[in-house]
This record gives sequence, structure tokens and C-alpha cells, in this order.
Amino acid sequence: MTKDNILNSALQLYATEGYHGASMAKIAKGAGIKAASIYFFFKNKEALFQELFQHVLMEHFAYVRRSMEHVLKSGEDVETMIRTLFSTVSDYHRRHAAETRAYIALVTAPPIMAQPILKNHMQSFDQWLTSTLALILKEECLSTQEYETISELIVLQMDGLFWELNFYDDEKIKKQTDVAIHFILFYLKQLQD
Amino acid sequence: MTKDNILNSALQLYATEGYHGASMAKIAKGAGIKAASIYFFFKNKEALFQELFQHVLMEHFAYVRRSMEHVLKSGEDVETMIRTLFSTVSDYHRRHAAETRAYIALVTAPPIMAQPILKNHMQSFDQWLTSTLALILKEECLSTQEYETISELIVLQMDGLFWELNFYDDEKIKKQTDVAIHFILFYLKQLQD
Amino acid sequence: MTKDNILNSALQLYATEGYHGASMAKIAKGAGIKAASIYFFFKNKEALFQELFQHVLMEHFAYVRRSMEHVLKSGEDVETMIRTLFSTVSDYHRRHAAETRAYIALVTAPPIMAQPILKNHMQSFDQWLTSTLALILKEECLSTQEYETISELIVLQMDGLFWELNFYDDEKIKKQTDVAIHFILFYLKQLQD
Amino acid sequence: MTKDNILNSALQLYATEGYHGASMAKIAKGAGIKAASIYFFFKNKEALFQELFQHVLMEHFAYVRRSMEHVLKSGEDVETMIRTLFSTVSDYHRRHAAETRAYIALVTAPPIMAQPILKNHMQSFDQWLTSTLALILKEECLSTQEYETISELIVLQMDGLFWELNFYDDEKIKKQTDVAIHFILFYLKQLQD
DNA sequence: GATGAATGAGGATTCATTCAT
DNA sequence: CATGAATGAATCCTCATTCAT
Repeated sequence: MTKDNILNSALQLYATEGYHGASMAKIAKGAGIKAASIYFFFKNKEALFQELFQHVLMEHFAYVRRSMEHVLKSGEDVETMIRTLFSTVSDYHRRHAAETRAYIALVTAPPIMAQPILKNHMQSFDQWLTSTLALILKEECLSTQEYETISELIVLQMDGLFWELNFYDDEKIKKQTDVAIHFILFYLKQLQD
Repeated sequence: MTKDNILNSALQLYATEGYHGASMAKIAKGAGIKAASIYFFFKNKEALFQELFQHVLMEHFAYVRRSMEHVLKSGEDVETMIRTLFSTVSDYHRRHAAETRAYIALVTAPPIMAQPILKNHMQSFDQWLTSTLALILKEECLSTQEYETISELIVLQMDGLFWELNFYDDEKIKKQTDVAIHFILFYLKQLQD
Repeated sequence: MTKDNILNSALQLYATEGYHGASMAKIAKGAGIKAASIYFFFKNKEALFQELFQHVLMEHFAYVRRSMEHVLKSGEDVETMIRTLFSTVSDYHRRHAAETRAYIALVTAPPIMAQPILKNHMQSFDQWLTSTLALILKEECLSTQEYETISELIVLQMDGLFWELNFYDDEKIKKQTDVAIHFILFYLKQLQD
Repeated sequence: MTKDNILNSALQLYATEGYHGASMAKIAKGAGIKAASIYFFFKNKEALFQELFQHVLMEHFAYVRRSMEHVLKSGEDVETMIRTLFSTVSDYHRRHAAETRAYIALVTAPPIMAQPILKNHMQSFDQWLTSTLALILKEECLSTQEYETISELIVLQMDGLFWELNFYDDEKIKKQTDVAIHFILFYLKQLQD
């Protein structure tokens, strides 16, 4: 459908040139139509952006959540769960490179109107992550202090991996993911001894 | 000096709106002059950008390197050195927020002409970091395998902290820096036992 | 009927924004349909305009003529006839505010194609008005000179009232109408003495 | 000067096509420059309009006031003063046809932002006219009632002449002006007997 | 009858840049 | 050093119109 072509084209451009660099003409060309036609589907540039941005955030969130819910229900051990958490997120980004790059570009030089959506999303994600970590770690007999520290640690590793998506190739990212997982599990084990 | 005003104004704009969002008129206004006057100091928009970008990268590199050389020469223990490495980088970014945000914006949606400079810089920095880590860890009797793992770990923590600069306030960044340092040292200690 | 809705919507827009300000999209929205649908009823924007314009002029002319014919046939005295002439015109405009405002907007900044219609209408109206005034005044025993002067005077009062429709409210317009009538009758009486 | 050329060109276009019909490109062409250059002198289309509109209103007001002050000071009789009032206004409009037509076009289909300026101006003009009429008529020994009637009558004649500017040629306008003056004086004389 | 989808032309405005002063 | 004045190209967006459904 034309609308999807527009959204896709916009996504690619946001990924490589940011919001300001993605002109309506370029987006249209990428979608195989003329610039004027975009306005049949979207009120203006901002509305197109908002719809796309929101969609990208939703998709990512939904995917990660679904994947984790699945694992949590299956009653696996901590190691498997943490491994799944990291590889799910990492895989998602590796397989949705354009979305991820667009997301990063938009987060780091966000058009003003993106900021509320973004803030909202980050809050939701943080909240979800916190409660998910609680579920993962609930049988590990950790003190509050220990629990908080390990949570912060996990977030730090995820953020590190995320930033590295900008530079490293698949191979290296996979390796860094393993390092992160390994490290977290290692620390967890030490705590329990 | 006027030239510095121009560079400063450009930096602020790159930080908040990215390369495409920073028009010559806006830069000029921020510098208290008219757009035409910029051309007395810079051949064109690209030249201005290049000079500024190069300068920002240099400054950062030079600062971190100087700071680490100082510590390395003073023959402190591993802990101090790692602590210095992290807090130097972290402090620099916290105190040069505009430069950092501009850097991030430009890295994540880089105008084509920035890419060689960027690649070049990253290579140099990686190289320097690797050799510096070698110096820091040289007395710790690590196997090659262990050395590599811990290097990757350190880089991962640095990258995590860097990405978090986008969202967290000073307080939280400081805390996350402490978490990073704490765990690296912890891991190092475990390896040695 | 849809066609009437379109004409009505166009009328409102011509009244408030003139010909250039009345886009097909706005007209359609006002009629509760999509712009494309207008083309089922009208060949193009110009044809819609022409039909509407002609209709507005006709209606007004027909109304005033009908009303005056009625009075003329009833064989009233001069005063009543002049009073009727003025109040008929004045009332019509007050009760057809949109038509009147559209008419004024179109007369004062007329799209080229409107000008022949307009010229035609004005000629007809002038002609009718002249012959009507002749009928009204025929029993007043006026010299040609006197007759011409009083005709010009009447036209001048009508034009004054018409222009004032742009600014004054109903109340004031009614009052000014009375002033005009009073003045004309006064002058007429003086002539006869 | 270029700025004046722009204002002049805009004036002509407003006169013939109204605000909506006067595109920046057309205005620029009339001024012998390119559309982009207009923005060096005016912030945007609205600002250009406002400046021009205000200027037109001021000029007219100032001219009429100056002219009347002159006559009032010279202590002429009523007849001369009324004659001067009408011919001054009439002459001004006949000699500033473009300004007048632009004024009419803008008043009858006014862009929203023009309305406060317009309202303001009309109030000022009304006020001035009222007080001027008071000065003109002060020695005529009129009752309040009579004074008010004759004031309204004068305004009505002026409005009629103004509207007729849209259609009649110079010759006819002059004649109608004479008719108006003649009748006002006539009415005044009758009152005094 | 009505609309979804599309477009070429033109609208206002911004942009980087030039050049004479 | 700095700017006033100018512009071609590109920006976002609206317009009237078409055509298949």
C-alpha cells in the first residue's frame, strides 16, 4: 500500500539523515510517488513523523514484551531468562536496523514534538523493565540493595550494547552481547555464594 | 572573538537540532552577526562544520589522553587508574554538555563529509584506549583471554555510560559511573583469586 | 440537495474571503462532501462561480422588481413608493447578508470572468431603476432638469446605504434608511412649492 | 528604492485582485525583483500587508485632516467649508485611485489581521469627522436634533460617493460630488429659514 | 452520486551563497 | 570586518483538477 511505502521511505531517511534531512520530496521519491500525494495520507510532515515514531516505539516494545512473557511463563531458570532478555533485544535491533538507527537519530536530535512521545515511551519501558527484572530475580534471594545494584548493572549493559549498534557489525555486537550476559550472570553467582 | 562566537553558536545548534537543523542564519544570530559575515571566516557551511567537528573531537581526545598520561606516570594502582579513566571521561562529558550532545547528534545522523573524520577519530581513540588498557592491566597477570574479555567489558561500560548521558541527569550519571567502576574492579578481583 | 449545499457553502466563503480565498476544498467541506464531488455538478471552479454569481444577481433583481411592481400597480402616492423602494432594497440586503457581502466582495475584487456579467447586470438594474423612477415621479410635474437631479440624488442615497451595510448594524442601517427617505421627500416637496 | 517598489506593486495588486489574489511572486515581478528578495524587507506576506495598509490609511487621514484644518483656520463660511470637505475627499480618492481601490477591496474582504487596524482607523476617522462637522456647523444655530440629522446626512453622502468610485468615471464622480454638496447646502438653508 | 488516490502548478518561506560597499 | 541587498534552489504545503472505482 502507498501509505506503507511512505512510512518505509521516511523510516530509511530518518535513519540516515535525521528528521531535518528527510524532506517530503525525498520521502516521496523513496515511496515512488510525488510529494503532493503524501498529503493525502498525512496532514503534514509532523503528523507523518509522529505516526511513524509512535509505531516504531510500539512495535519494539510489543516485541520485547511478548518475547519475555513467553519465557517468563515457561518457568526457566535465571540464566535462560537473562540470556533471552538480552538476545531478544539485541536480535530485534539487528534485524530492524533501519528502525533502530531512525530511533537513535530521532532520540539524539529530536524534533521538539517528539519529546513527549519519547519521554512517555521511556517511562513505560523503564517501568516494564523494572517489574520484569523483579520477576526474573525474585527467586534469587537478593537483598534490596543487591537487587537494585544488579538492576542498574543490567540497564547499563543494555545501554552499552545499544550505543554500540551504531558502529559495530553483527559479529561484534553478538560478541558484546555475550560479554554482557556472561558478566551479569557471573556477578549474580558471586552474590549468591 | 567573532570566529569563536560563530563556532560556539554552531555547536549549540548542532547539539539541539543536528547538522540539517543548523542554518547559517541561526548560527549568525547566535553569534550576534549577520549570515553574510560568516563567510569572512569560513569558506562555506561545510568548512565551518568540518573545523568545528575536528576541533571538538581533538579537544576531547587530548583532554582524556592528558589526564590518563598523568595518572599512568604517577604509578598508581589499577583501581585508581580505572577510576580515573571513567571519571575523567564522565566528567568531561558532563562539563562539556553541548560538545557531547553535538557529537552524538552528528555521529548518529552524520552528514556525509563527516564520516571520514569520524572513522579516523574512532580508530585513533580505540587504538589509544587499547594500549592504555594494556598499560593499566599489565601488572595484573591476566591471560590473553582474560585481558581481552576485561577490555571488552570496560568498553561496554563506557559506551553504556555514554548513551545514558542522553537521558539521565548529573546525579544519576555519577551513580551509574560508580556502578560501572565498581563492577569492573569486582570482576578484576575475582579473576585474580 | 447537494448542489444547493455547494452553492451555499461557496456563497459563505465568497462573502468572507472573496473569490481567491474560496478554495474547492473549503467549499466542499462546507457542503459536507469531498472536493472531487463538486465536479459532478460543476464543470470547474469558474462555472460554479458563474452560476452562483448570476443566481445572486437575478434573485436580488427579481425580488426588488417584484416588490416595486406590486406597489406601482396599487397606485400609492410618491412618498409610499419611495419609502417602499428604499426599504425593500435595504430589507433585502439585511435579510440576505451573505449574498450581499459576497456580492460586494466580488464586485470590489472581481475575477476577470465576472466582469461581463457584472456590467450586464448593472446596466439592466440602472435601466430598470431609471424607468421605475420615471414612473414614480411622473405625476410630480418636474422639469427634465429637476427630474435628473432627483434621480441622481436617489441613486446617491442608495449607494451610500449600500456601502454602509459593510459596517453598521441593523439598527443603524434602518436609521440611515430613514434619513435618506426623509431627505429625498423633503427635497421633492421643496421643488413642488 | 526597492522597498517602495514592493509596496507600490503590492498596492496595485491588492487593488485589482484583493489580498488573496496578490501572490508574493506577482508582487515581486511588479517590483522588478525576485520573490525571495521581498523577505529582506518584510518578515512575511502579512507584515508587508500590515505596513502598507496602515500607511494607506494614515496618508488618507492625514491629507484630509490637513486640508480641513487649513480651511477651518481661514474662517470661511459654511458653504466653502462643506464644499472643501467633499472635494478634498473626492479629489484625494480620484487622484489616489489605486490606494482607494485597494482600500475598498481590503475592507470588503479583509484578511483577518486587517480588521483591528481597520476598526481602529474607522473609529478615529468617525471621531474626527464628528468634531469637524461640529466646528463647521457651530455658527448655524441648529438644534441638537437638526445637527444630528445633518451630520448623518453628510456621512451618507460621503459613503455614497465612496461606493460610486468603484464604477463611475471621473466625470460622473465630480458630478455626483456636486449633487451631494448642492443638496446638503440646500437642506441646511431650508433649516435656517 | 461520491470518493480515494494522484498529480502539476503554484503558493509562501527558508536556505546557502554572492558581491558591492 | 561586516553588512545590505539580492537570488536560485529547495523547503513545506495548497490548489484545481482528473480518473478509476
